[in-house]
Amino acid sequence: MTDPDLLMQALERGGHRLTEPRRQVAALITARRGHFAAADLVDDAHRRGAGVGRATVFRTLELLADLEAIERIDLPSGEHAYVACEPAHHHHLVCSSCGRSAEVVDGDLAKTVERIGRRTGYRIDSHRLELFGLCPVCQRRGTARA
Amino acid sequence: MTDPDLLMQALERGGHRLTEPRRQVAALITARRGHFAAADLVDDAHRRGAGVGRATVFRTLELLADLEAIERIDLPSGEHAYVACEPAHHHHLVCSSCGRSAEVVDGDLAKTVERIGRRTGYRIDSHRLELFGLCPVCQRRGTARA
DNA sequence: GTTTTTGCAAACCATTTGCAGGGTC
DNA sequence: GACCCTGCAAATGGTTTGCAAAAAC
Repeated sequence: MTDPDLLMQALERGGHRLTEPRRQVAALITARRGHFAAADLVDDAHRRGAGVGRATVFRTLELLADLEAIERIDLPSGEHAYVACEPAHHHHLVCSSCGRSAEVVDGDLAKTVERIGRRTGYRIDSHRLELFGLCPVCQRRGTARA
Repeated sequence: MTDPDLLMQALERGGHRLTEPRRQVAALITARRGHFAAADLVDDAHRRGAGVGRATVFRTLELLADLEAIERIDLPSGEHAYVACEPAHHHHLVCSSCGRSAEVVDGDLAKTVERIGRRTGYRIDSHRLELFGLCPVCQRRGTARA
């Protein structure tokens, strides 16, 4: 889905070094379809025999999240996961069956948020909308919800 | 803010036993102002000399969250926290300075979500909107963001 | 009296950190 | 060559679990 190069470019733009382990992690992320946990990548790495240490995976994910090349999301279960994404404000719509996620542009949500701010008197600095459901493919498959 | 009895009633409605430790936890939740982590309650309990075990706190929180008497939220930092709330669909607006949270009713968000579903073809089952900012009190205080 | 709940401590799991060696710019 | 990055393994911190005793219904 995402090109590993995009991730590497993000690192480069951020002034970080382009190392082999980071390339590995970028490739692993790209190979993933839906959302993934840090532990998934660690497993993938070991399975592929790629010598990428646990710590490096975590450090690289943190780096990429800071650069907004990937995003950290919270599943309804409370688990943390990551999804690759474009660097612009948006939200994620995650399929609860296959884990694949779609990006959703802000639309009129911004207006809604602004209205809420006015109504409550809060100065709203950030917001996060997370949507969960079944993607079209899984609906057709009649797959059960997780 | 919330009455401890409301929490106990939720337990009762769910067919759970009304025990002393659960009453303690309910009281501790009520005594809290903003959001809190499970660990906070454990500390509170020990500080008060109330004999409530760590495990019981976690189990009671999970129970109450399942009953929707409290809600589990995810802070921007990735930490998990809970807030007491009314049992109806709504969202939380959390103050990043004092941690206090306001409930926000759905408003036109429902329409937005429906539109997103139509546009993407996903069957959206649930959504979660989390808002972070400064509450009116903290704005007046000129408190810095965390 | 039966069934649920508790508390403890140990187990667990994800994530972080210190540090010496190695790679990148 | 200087500085950044990696890997390891150990530390950490939050959360869960097994089990016998205690409490609720």
